Amino acid sequence: MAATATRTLESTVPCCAPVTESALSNDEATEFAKVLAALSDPVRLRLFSLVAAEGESCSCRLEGPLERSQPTISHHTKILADAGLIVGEKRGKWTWWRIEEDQLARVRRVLGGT
Amino acid sequence: MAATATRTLESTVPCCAPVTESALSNDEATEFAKVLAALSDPVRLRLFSLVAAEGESCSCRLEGPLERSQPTISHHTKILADAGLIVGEKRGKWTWWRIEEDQLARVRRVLGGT
DNA sequence: TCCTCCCATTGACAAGTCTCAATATAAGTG
DNA sequence: CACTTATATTGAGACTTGTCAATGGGAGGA
Repeated sequence: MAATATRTLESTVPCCAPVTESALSNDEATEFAKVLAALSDPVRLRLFSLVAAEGESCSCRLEGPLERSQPTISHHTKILADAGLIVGEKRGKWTWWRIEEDQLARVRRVLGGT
Repeated sequence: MAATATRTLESTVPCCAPVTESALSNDEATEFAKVLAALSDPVRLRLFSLVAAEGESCSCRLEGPLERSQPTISHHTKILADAGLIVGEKRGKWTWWRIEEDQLARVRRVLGGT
């Protein structure tokens, strides 16, 4: 399940010192690269910003703006969820997605943010 | 030339409002995804952090730690430079790389940083 | 000038990614 | 129990990416 799978990466990225301060290890770089890779696709970036802007969104509201098929949207939400960047909660037939602020803050911090 | 090519993306990403505030347009997302893609590879992340940690580094000092061939290192420095994340300066036989703090700060800002 | 060293480019291949059609699953509705 | 709806999974095709061997180009040294 997507919602629980996200916990995996969240906890295995404790994380590391900012890249601007000391060189990343191989493992740290591999872990962190996965999170950045999740954000490095135009469709996923827009998906992410749509969810963030709405506060919460079901998958069915994303197909239109993103102009992608339903399986493709599902594919992208899974990648973002696996990276710990969004979390899905099932309510009835719908899956509601929201962004995981903590993980986003972690990304900024590793990129030298405060 | 890498050093001047970096200016391209830097100026075409003015950039946009943080993803947490409003949905990105297609063009904004495409531009910004390129910058994130440059950072979404383990070897490039380590390369970037090595350069940052040293303040400055020539390519020849990267092959060892990164355990990649010379053409591969050159390939990665080019991608980071094209994304405006590092800048290379030729001094004699060597190319010295340093990170572009402004572009890194821009990335953090689009990701909701201050 | 010739040789060496550093870096960039080209070409090729394996592996990964994005996309959609088709299908499966799971929850509500009648 | 059918039937519809929302999402997930599978499979396949086109495209992209990471990698290295081979080669090219430019700068300095003998």
